[in-house]
Amino acid sequence: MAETDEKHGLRRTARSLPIALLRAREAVMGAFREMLAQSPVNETKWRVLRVLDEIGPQDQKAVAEAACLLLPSLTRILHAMEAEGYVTRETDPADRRRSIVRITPSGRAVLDAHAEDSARIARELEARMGREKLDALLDLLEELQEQAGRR
Amino acid sequence: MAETDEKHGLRRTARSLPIALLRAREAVMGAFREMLAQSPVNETKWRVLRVLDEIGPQDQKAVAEAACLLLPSLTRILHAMEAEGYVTRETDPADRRRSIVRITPSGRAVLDAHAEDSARIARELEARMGREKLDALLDLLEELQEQAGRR
DNA sequence: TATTGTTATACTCTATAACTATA
DNA sequence: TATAGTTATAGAGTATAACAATA
Repeated sequence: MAETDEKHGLRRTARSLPIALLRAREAVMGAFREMLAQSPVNETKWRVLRVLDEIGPQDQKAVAEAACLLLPSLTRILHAMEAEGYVTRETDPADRRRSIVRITPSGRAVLDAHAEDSARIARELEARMGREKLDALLDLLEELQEQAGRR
Repeated sequence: MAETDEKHGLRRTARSLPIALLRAREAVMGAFREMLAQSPVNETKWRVLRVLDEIGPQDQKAVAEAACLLLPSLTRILHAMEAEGYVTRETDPADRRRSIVRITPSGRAVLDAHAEDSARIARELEARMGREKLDALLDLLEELQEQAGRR
């Protein structure tokens, strides 16, 4: 058994997806945290801004899913981000239960302000790993998310 | 620019490593959380047990790093796990600042009790993604961790 | 002086349930 | 009845600093 040890048939932790994904993320986040320390938003708010910028105005359920957050967490965060001027919210006229969230120019400015840092971090990693491997990794992560997500 | 949009040169969120790694992990954790709900330990304690089982008795700094935890968090968790009987701690006679943590038979039993579930989850994912892709992904994650980690 | 681990503190997110408003 | 979002609450981890013991 190539991927298991003899004790219980468990994989090496480096071959355990939950642990491998966590370790990889922690390693990558080092550089990002330095960048975010220079910005007015934390990691979670950054993710919300990135998602809103990408998918456009959306109801909160969609934002929560894309940003990997629970709705109660998102509610709290959006209240803060609305007060900070980074997002607006308005009731969906077509379904008044829904609240549509939108990034503001000020929110976009936060992303803009760190676009170069962000690109530099990506370039540095590319210089170490190679573009092909990074692309392959991102492809596999997308596929994993899709395959593991629908169960 | 193939990997960037026109607004700020930021990558699509699916091509952002921090976000892609988080989404992939959340998707994978679904099945693991069901398994852990049947066990007496939470996700973090499971990780600590897995690490201790793999690397053997180690000081807390090494455990913290392998389990992606801060030392203050580990201190609290180990106190609980010691009280629950899953680990023991003893001062390192060679360097009395260090405290060596060891998994107990009872801790190993927790791992044993879910080895089959764990294997089944891995098999299901393998059936969807294919063994080769999963192996390639794990290889890339290990390399990413190494390359991004030393900066 | 530097390192290992502990304690304390403030903050943030998770997880769940109960609730409101709308469909 | 079901869904979107809010509120409340308990629990757990993050992050940092100050501290004790040991090297």
